[in-house]
Amino acid sequence: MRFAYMLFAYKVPTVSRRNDRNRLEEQQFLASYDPSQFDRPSVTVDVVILTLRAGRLEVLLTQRKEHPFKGFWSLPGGFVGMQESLDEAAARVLRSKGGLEGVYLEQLYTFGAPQRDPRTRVISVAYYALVEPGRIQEREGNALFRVVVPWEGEAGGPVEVEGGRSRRHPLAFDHAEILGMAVRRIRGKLEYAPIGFELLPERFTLRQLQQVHETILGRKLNKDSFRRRMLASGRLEPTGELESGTGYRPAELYTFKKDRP
Amino acid sequence: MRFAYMLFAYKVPTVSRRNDRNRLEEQQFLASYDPSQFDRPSVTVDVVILTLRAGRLEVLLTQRKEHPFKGFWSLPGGFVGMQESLDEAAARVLRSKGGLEGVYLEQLYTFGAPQRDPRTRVISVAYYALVEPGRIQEREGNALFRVVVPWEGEAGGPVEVEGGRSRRHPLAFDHAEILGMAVRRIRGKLEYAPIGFELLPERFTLRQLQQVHETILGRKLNKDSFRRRMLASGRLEPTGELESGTGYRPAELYTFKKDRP
DNA sequence: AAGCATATATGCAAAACGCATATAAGTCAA
DNA sequence: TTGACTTATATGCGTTTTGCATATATGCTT
Repeated sequence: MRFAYMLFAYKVPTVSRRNDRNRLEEQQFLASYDPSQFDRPSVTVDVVILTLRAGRLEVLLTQRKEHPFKGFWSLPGGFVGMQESLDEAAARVLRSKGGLEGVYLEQLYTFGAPQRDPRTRVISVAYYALVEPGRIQEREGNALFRVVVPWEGEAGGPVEVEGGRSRRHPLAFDHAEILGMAVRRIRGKLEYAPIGFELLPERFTLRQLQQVHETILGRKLNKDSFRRRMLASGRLEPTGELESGTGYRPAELYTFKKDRP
Repeated sequence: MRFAYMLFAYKVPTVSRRNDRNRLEEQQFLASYDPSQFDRPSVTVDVVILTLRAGRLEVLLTQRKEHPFKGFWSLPGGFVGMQESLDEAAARVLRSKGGLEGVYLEQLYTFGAPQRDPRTRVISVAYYALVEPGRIQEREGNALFRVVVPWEGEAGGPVEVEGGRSRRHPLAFDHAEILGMAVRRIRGKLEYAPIGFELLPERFTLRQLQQVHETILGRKLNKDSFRRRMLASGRLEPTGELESGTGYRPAELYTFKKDRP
């Protein structure tokens, strides 16, 4: 509230500095500007698509069919089109490679070590997505496979990935580093942002939500404290319905309350 | 501790998949790769250099001498060289435009809206730096000037900047958005990371540290609680010396204890 | 209907926090 | 030298939060 007041106190209708003469000069300058005079890196987006299964964190990867790193597992990604924003490029990758739309997607970090891609200079803007397990269908061909994310050290070291037959797969490029940063980011964000819901179906129990948090954080949480905090957060809407098929007393199902429509 | 164990349990010496034949194929592929076949955006770094003066947050800006946005204030920035990393590019901007070296510098976010620069497609990796006021000398020419950062709305709306004679200056490009995100980032980070020290001289009092936090957060903090938290954090080293020239009882000077050398 | 396993509610001690009060200490002016 | 002044530092206490333990409730299964 106080912030809003100070904002308006300083805000100004303006752009009066941009007078007509200035605008004309600028148009002339732009007409004579030649964009091809400098070397430019390629820019890609890579998306860390995270989901859960059986109490473990999983990431969706694809196996590279071409050089470099042929045969290695890698994050789905693609070049940024000249007419699309970074967010749009990430959403396009998510849609075209994972068949996913409307999921939680956020920029993570930009990786630009000069030799991270042996072909040419490639700068990669990394994103991470959180997807409810029910929305993922595994597909053949160029599509993505779910691979368990083992625990990485806090030091940010390389992350090896364990496949379906419990084989270890090193990742292509610097994707292990990107994956490690995604896990650290989501873990940190869990403590102050309501992102656990993104990995659950529309309706869920408090126990399920706690299990999501425990899986991401990698440690057990106090049940009562967790319940109290979640209920006090005001973001859970009780549906009045109960889960079914548990065999024992079912818990109430809740919905995530979207504050801002 | 527990995490480190799990890391080693999964870690594997490997890269055994990369056999000789695969390596040879890859070399042939790279030799025939033509990097010039795709359109590429330009990539720049822009640095939000933040400092404090008289209990206000300030940012170092330069006034544009060329189109586009000629005459507008803008963040110092530059193109990313083909052989330098993003961090190196940001450090270079900090050094060449601000004469600053060895200051706190961290990647903020990457901005890539297609029309953010009217010349051509420019993707900007934004960084922010925190600088102790004593290290900044204002310079003429192409150099930077300190400009007060007024309070921006939490919504991330445009940030206008107030100059020395209390004029308002709109910022070039999307730099207002970048500045707003930097302020939000540092504010959030203050609650869990020891970054307040970066804006203070080597030795400082608890009151000075609290004033830094209050300036950044834009609100008063409880004095006792702040002292207890800081002293309990184990990051402050008492020097045994006292400040001087206060006119009244001087407080003890502390140093920031660097855990990791 | 009884047993069962979990959900939900209540109580309580320890720690963290906000607030108020009391004491200590260096500076300045007379 | 002394006393007033202002801030630093220490102490106490009620409130809130958190972790832990216990008690009760509830729907399902047999």
